[in-house]
Amino acid sequence: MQLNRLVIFYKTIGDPTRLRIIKMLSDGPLHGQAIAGKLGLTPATITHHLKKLRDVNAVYERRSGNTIYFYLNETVIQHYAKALMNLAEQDEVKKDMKDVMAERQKVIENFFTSDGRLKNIPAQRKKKLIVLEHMLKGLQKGKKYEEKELNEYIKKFHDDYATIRREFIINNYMYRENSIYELNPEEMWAKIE
Amino acid sequence: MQLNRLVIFYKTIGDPTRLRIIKMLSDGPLHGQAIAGKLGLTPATITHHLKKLRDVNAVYERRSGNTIYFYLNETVIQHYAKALMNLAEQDEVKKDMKDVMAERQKVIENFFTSDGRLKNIPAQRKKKLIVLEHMLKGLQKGKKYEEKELNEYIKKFHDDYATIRREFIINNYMYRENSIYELNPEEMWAKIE
DNA sequence: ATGTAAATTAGATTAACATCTAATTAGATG
DNA sequence: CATCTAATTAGATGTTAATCTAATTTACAT
Repeated sequence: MQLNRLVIFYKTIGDPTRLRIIKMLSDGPLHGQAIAGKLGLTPATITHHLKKLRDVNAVYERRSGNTIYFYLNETVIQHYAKALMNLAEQDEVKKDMKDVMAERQKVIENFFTSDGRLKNIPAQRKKKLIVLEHMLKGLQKGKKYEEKELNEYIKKFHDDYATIRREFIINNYMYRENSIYELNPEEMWAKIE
Repeated sequence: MQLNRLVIFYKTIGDPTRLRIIKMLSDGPLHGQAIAGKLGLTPATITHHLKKLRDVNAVYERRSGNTIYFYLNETVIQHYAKALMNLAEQDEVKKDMKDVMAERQKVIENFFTSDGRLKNIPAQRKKKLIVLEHMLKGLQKGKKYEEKELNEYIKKFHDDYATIRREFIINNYMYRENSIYELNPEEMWAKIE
């Protein structure tokens, strides 16, 4: 269901008169004059609202003698109610993702100072990888780094650049060829767990 | 839940910009500028819409550093979606009632002419009771009828007033004392099935 | 065919509201 | 305390739409 249909439906429903009509029709069909009478409005006004309700298939009509009875189309309304539920529902994958991101954030806050320096290298592998990946974010994909240049970059985070540079290689985040360093594509990285 | 809350909620939802915001937030929280950027609108406009979404509790916010992240409140939305379903749902009792009334109507159309005369007395008990009750509608509760007066009334429907008058008594719709007739209270009437 | 009761349409009025620009506030961070 | 960024408020503008009255159409009933 495209968004626009939902908008039109809920805009239609989001009106006191029309919602009252829906409620009344859920007790059984009524003809126009009866609706006008109960709501204290003109038949013309009722026609106006019924047109909108018909436009979104919320009601249908059936003639009996000289007067037209309007029926509520329950099915259609259930349908739109479900569509709204689905729209607001974030699937499980996304929920998991949110948890993961929250955990990473906490680790990063624990191991980096407020000005962005690494306090120390975590002993726990999982946390260590999070910290390493955080530092890697400042490097460009595809760019080739001289060893000296890479050291300078790492020193912004921590003095022991040698250890950290080694960790980058060990964990497959980067590869080295003739003392030239480059980021590996993400699908080659060390995975947590 | 009173109708007015529903109206306000659906009116809020029934706007293209706000529905798009909801959809975006269902992928995870965002801050105001991000929303404005993605929708190509001014931050002021986003504030306007977020205010309305907050008014109905569709979103809540959490500050992180200098920027405020807006979260979708899934629960509330599910809640209103269900309220809509309930509103449109006519309960089983009413549905049964409708069926019963439709059946009675059919019987009456079959056994009475268009000018309201009884063609003949149904043989089937169920249908006979429906027909009798239809004729009883013209009598007043609590009023005492002379036998002659009652006969005249019945003759408007059918010439064989004697049989019909007897049926009124047999089926407990009326009682007789010294040739004076009166309607019984409805809870004493013959019941179908 | 003609009349009648209900429904619809047309047009006018008024209120609500989505959006913008410009000015202001709130809060974090140095 | 000073500054910066994000969010909000204020006010203006144009559009949408809810409602009415009056005129017209529809289609059943006589």
